[in-house]
Amino acid sequence: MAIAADKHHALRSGLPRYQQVKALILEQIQSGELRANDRVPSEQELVMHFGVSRMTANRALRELASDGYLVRQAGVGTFVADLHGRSQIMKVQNIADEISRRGHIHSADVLTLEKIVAGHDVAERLQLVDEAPVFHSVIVHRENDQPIQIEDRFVCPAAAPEYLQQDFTDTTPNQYLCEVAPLQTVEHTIRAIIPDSRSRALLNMSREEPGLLIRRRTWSDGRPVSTVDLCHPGHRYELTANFQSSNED
Amino acid sequence: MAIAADKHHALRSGLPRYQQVKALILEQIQSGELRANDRVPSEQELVMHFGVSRMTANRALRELASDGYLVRQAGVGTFVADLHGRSQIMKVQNIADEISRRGHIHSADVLTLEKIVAGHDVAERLQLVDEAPVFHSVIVHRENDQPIQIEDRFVCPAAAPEYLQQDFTDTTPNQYLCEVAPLQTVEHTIRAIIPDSRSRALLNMSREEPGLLIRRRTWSDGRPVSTVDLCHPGHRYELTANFQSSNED
DNA sequence: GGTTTCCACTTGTATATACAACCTAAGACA
DNA sequence: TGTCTTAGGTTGTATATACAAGTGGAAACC
Repeated sequence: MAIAADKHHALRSGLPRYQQVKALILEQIQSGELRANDRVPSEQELVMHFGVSRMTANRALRELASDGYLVRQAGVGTFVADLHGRSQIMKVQNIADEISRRGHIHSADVLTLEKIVAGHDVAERLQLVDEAPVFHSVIVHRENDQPIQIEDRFVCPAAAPEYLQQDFTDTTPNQYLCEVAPLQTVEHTIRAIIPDSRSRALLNMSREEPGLLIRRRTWSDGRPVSTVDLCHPGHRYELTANFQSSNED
Repeated sequence: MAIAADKHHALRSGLPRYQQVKALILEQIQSGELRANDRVPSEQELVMHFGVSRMTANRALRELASDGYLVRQAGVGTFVADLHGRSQIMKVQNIADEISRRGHIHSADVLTLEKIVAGHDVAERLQLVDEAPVFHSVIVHRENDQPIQIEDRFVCPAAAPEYLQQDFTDTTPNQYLCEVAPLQTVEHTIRAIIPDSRSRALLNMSREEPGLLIRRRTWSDGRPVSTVDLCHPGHRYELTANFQSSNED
């Protein structure tokens, strides 16, 4: 084997190497070091730089392109994609911001803040093994003293070790998690449900009123950080999502 | 090279082989030959069957999994993902496409197709004057003969003059409108509701089941084209939205 | 100068090989 | 019977290698 020319950034973590390469490039994009239409190192350069094989470098770049971060052109090179006009579906992720944007007053009660072992369902959502320890919080958010959301959240301890020490009447878990684990990917699932009696009581809902449940999962560095069920009274809450159509399809 | 044991499905087209393998598997899913949770041939079996290398088979399966069609588990195998009742709000806007992508059969009944005068509410949503003429259609969409959506739509006549002459059991209004008025902007509003008794009957819903209502407005050339209420049974339908956060905000 | 040819670099694909990690089931053993 | 070990199949990753195809510029040629 030839002696590697340049291994300043030798890869060490336990993660697969192609993922480490992906993460490093993504970091440069998200930090602004690499900007739209900038050229990204070629596969061969990554081979030299990180001491990986070309196939590994190829996989990293190919997947980043498939995720929409990069644009590749045979014979030319790889470039940072211009994410201009990317659909900002559900831009609002912080209930406190949303409420204050409407000129109302946000308040919150922390009902639960604990460490528990993950059940099968939660473990799967966070890609942990069954019965792994997770942090769990239940918070009721109010808008002008009227309850508007129950936030039932599970957090992967590795991503936010200090989670249990926070005061969530002051900053929301969302705010805190965004600080400690810059989020990369968000998945939303929206359902209409019949709330159980406890939720109904907490939200001051009548027996007939349906609930709008948003289940959100967030990732950072390719690892799940948190999964949360946001339960809203159907009559007092709605979701809007605007976006421009790009050229797909 | 060893003689291939079984090349009945030898790959011939000019497309890359991994894409041909992907296409063949996808076809089996969408035709219903492979159903949710069915086992998909292992990489080794694909190697035998198609005479490709394991890396090529791996790439085909890996990409299909990354697209959400398959679920893979090390040590166990590869299985068809259960996409039942899932909608990807950003990409898919056509219920017929969405259903066929799940390998199911779409059918539709046109309950109403008429010209009426716009009430105040509809006129406002389409930015027309009160009592302006508008086209109105009500269509029930079914997935494998089970009703899954009531589409209650109002169309601005200027944008689609031939709307009333279309056969919407064949092509959906969405398809037709996309052809005649390339859409620029889409706005979604999502609510949980209690369906009225007619909707409940049409969707085969029980008295307790909530409904998920998506109200969509589309614009073309800066003018509203259409507004539609899509009503779904809460127990059989959910919405998912995935996106990457870029570096804004 | 203008044209063509050719070379270097890039991405895209395909293969053979190797090892690790994971899961299941059959068999060995107590 | 119950528990442990083992073997075989599965996916996940990593590498070295090879060739094809696209691009752009440099060099050769007219």
